[in-house]
Amino acid sequence: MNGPDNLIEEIFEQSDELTEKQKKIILAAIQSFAEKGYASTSTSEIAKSAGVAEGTIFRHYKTKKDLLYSIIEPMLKKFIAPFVIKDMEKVLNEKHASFEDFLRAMIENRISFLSKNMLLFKILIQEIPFQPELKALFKEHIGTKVITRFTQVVEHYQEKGELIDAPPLTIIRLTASAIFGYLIVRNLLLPELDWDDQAEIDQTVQMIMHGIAVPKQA
Amino acid sequence: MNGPDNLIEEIFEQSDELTEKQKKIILAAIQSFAEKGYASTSTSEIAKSAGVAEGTIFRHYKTKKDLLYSIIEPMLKKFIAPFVIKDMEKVLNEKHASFEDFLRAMIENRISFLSKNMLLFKILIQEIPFQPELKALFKEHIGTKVITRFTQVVEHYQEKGELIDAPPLTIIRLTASAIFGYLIVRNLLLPELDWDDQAEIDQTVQMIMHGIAVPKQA
Amino acid sequence: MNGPDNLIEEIFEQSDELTEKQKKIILAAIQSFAEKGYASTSTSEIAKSAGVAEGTIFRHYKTKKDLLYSIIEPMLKKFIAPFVIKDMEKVLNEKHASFEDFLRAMIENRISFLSKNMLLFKILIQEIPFQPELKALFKEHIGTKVITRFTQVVEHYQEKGELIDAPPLTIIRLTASAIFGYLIVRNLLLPELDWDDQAEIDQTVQMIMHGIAVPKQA
Amino acid sequence: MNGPDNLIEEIFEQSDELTEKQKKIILAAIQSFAEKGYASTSTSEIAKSAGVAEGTIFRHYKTKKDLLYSIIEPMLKKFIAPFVIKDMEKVLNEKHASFEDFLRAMIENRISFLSKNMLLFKILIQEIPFQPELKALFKEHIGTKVITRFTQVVEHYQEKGELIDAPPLTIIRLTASAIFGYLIVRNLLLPELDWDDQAEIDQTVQMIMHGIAVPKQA
DNA sequence: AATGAATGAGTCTTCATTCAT
DNA sequence: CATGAATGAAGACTCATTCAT
Repeated sequence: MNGPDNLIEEIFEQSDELTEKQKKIILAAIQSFAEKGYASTSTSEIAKSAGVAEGTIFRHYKTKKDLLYSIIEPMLKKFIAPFVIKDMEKVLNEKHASFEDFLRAMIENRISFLSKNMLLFKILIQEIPFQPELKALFKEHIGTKVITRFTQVVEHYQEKGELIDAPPLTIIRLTASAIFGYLIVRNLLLPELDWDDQAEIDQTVQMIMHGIAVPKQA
Repeated sequence: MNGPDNLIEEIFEQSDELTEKQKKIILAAIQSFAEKGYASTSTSEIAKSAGVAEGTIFRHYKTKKDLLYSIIEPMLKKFIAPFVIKDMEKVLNEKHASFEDFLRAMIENRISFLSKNMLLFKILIQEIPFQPELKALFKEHIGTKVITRFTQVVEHYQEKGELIDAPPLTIIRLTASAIFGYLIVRNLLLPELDWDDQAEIDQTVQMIMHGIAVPKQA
Repeated sequence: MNGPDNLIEEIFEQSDELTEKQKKIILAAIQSFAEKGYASTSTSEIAKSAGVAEGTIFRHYKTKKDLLYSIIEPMLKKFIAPFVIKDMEKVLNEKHASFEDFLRAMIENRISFLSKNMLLFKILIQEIPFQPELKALFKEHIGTKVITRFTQVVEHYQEKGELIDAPPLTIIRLTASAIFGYLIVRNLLLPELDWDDQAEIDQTVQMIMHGIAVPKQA
Repeated sequence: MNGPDNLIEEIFEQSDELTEKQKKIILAAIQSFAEKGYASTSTSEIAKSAGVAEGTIFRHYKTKKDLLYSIIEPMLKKFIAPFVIKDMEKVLNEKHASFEDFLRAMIENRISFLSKNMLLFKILIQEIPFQPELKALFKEHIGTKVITRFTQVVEHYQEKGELIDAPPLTIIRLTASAIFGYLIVRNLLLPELDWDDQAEIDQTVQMIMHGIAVPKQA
């Protein structure tokens, strides 16, 4: 849960073979895909704003879709990476005394990650519904790996008596909704507002844990 | 909060002037837009699956975008209608003894509405990011009217001591996230699962109100 | 073995549904394909010389290859039609006293046909080696139907003692070579020479029958 | 009428300056041109199947067409070489007692040559109609030199009373048709059949000389 | 109102060719 | 000599839109 969180830079560093032009293409593609959507972005437009010839794009990516995937796949994989750590369970016991600690760590980590890669995140959620291959990839990774792992965590804290006895999937859903809801509102719907991120995260964790109702006095 | 919840039918009934062909066009467009996205759907495809000539579409809608808007605008307006009732406040006092009652009523009503109009909902959330006019419409209606109204409601129950003292917008965000999160997971991400809707809604309301943590013993 | 020998006209008459533009497209395509070859002819070029928009071509023919086939298939079918007459054998007995009569009739008929459709014939023989579907069509029609029928004819005259006792396929090959050789030299290789067609055909028949050697004196 | 009949090898031996890569390029080009046609073969494809970089092709051949010509020209020249021997006439007198002897020698020699260079032959006959320069080259060599020479030969044997009194060009046409017809049927149209080449050649010579009709009894 | 042929700008992609390394 | 990234013109094909019928 560390390292250079900025995915684009990371992709660039990882692949040393990337031409300067290739980097420009990727940057331009990310910008345009996020702004107007994959289908409404033309390759000629990408080429122009990347400052390369249109043919250059197709030298590096066989098809326009290949270009999209080369952008989204690392995003997807990197996003779920932390959840796939083999011994997540143990890590939990040692590191996080309570579910709340775990939740807070998780949220801060993933929110930081997504905030730094908002354009990629936007492309990802916009295109998943329309790209069967992406959908499959998403389902496989999120559906099997992440949810399985998370279910274990939830059950672990349920056994410890910290969490209510609701179906884990429902708990996960609410938690995830709160997180993604925050990200989407904060970055995509109302980015122009002044946000006190730390306060919002605190509030969000607080509400996930204890709801919005004033607790009944004993 | 009543009437024929199915928007498409309603649109058809409302506008008596709609030709039989026009209805077919709308149905075909909704189907295709939801399935492949607005940008990836061609008018010729819509015409074919509607069983009309290409020209017929443009007789009724000046442009392809007009067709999209003619579908989405009623959706958007209908969705927010309940929130804009002038005397919502009074209605509240009389009808809903507690915020939880209000919340449950609201959720059931809107979930029922969206579930019955899932295709339209999907088109709406997919296209809003890319259609500036839609975005403006959305911000104006949701941003000003709905949030304003909802803020009043939240403040009302905060004054009654039922809700915690967090910023209303944050409370609204969490509540909305939980609802939309449920809808999206249930209808778009994992529609193939067996869902006990009533149980899920109960759980969701319960968690919004009291969180997922086991309450501390007094 | 009669009727309007000009295939293009016939195609036009047969298909009453052909638009005026569609006819222009076909004529332009034939011209260009024959002149520069299928692969070296661009659709934009066809469009231009047909005086239509490029899109118009694709309204009528899904692909460029479809356009090619729509031109070549009738040609191929029409060319072999006379050989597939069911009762060719009977026809022979009645009409043609000798193989030489038959041969002369056949040659004059087919040479007349091909001469009138030289462009189509040129396209046909140029494209067959490169279009697997055409090759298959050709092999099926020529290979099975025409050769089978012709073999019967040859054997018939061999039994009558008119033809030498060589393998029918070899006899057919020499005969066909002489005919196509004449056509190709006369129309494609040396069209600028002055040709006395009737004399050439007479000579050709004469040589097919008796060779080029001076017969040995008895 | 001697030497290593395989043209490709000969080209390689003759030009000692040919790089190993260059040889691979030529071989790959021949293969692809014969298979899919010149216009439908891309230089990148040739480069790939030759195992060289695209640039390498253009280091040796200024243009794609240059590559084609570098392949076809030797073919054309080599093919007609035997006919251009200055004192062909004398050679004839001495070597060939009869036209039939001459014909048989000629056929066996040229058939052997073309069979060994079938791919080149195929490229030659496919491209001649579309490459004006080739066409000119062909006409000049075949049209003037070969036909002129051959006409002399035919007239020589006509004077000796061995050949009928038809126009030499017609006799040449029939003879050439029979030869090329055999080559095309045997190698390009029906290569999958079992061919007894010697028998076929014998038959062909026989038919050229005496036709297919049973000679009338004296 | 409905049609569908026609359009031509625009799409993704391929290609022959160049040139710095 | 050889490479392969880069080019941009051209290719086949699609599309939203128009208009005469």
